[in-house]
Amino acid sequence: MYPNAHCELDFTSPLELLVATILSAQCTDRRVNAVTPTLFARYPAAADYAAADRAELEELIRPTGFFRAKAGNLIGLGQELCARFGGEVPGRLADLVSLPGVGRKTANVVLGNAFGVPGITVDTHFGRLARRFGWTRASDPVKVEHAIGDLFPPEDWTLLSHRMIWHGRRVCHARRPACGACDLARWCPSYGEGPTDEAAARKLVRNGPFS
DNA sequence: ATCCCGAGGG
DNA sequence: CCCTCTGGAT
Repeated sequence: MYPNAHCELDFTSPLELLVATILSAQCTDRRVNAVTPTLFARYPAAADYAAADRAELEELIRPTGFFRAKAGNLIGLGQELCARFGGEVPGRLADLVSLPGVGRKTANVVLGNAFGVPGITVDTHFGRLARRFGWTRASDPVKVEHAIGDLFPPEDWTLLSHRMIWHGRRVCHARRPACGACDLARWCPSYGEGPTDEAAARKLVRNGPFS
């Protein structure tokens, strides 16, 4: 299932992916991709964000929501990248997380999709599905990440993240999950009166299309 | 726990 | 009109 699941943000470099991912918070990828062509042309390098006019930057990213906070983060991001990393995007989790507007989820997206480092991207979708599948009961994203790390080998992490997110977006919605159209329903502990035990969760790992 | 914030769907 | 959308910082 979802053999070609991939990052749906448009980007051609680690910096572009990092910026796009920051903008994608509480916002659809479609709206991010609508503003990034102009944004990337206007600010090709980290130094360009560092020197950006605040009002102009805010106007460019306005449709993505939270535009004041995001603009401030992007300017701070450019400044930090220039001051501490020679204008380049670092490829280590601890460095990425130290940047303005970059949390663990965003850092893992960049690691997995721009640096080829296995990363489990626990966003709102991944966390919700992991709990519905019985893979964990934790709500803390870091605990979810560790639980999934024990269930799947590192080489599966990045693709698994994309598949979980695709499935969450298209079928296993937060409010009204489309269980009737879900290929995983027969294995899902949360479907109908189905089993809610741990064995059912393990079957989803072994036999489910996510394995 | 709360705020940031616009856009589209039910 | 209410809800949600690939979060992060305070």
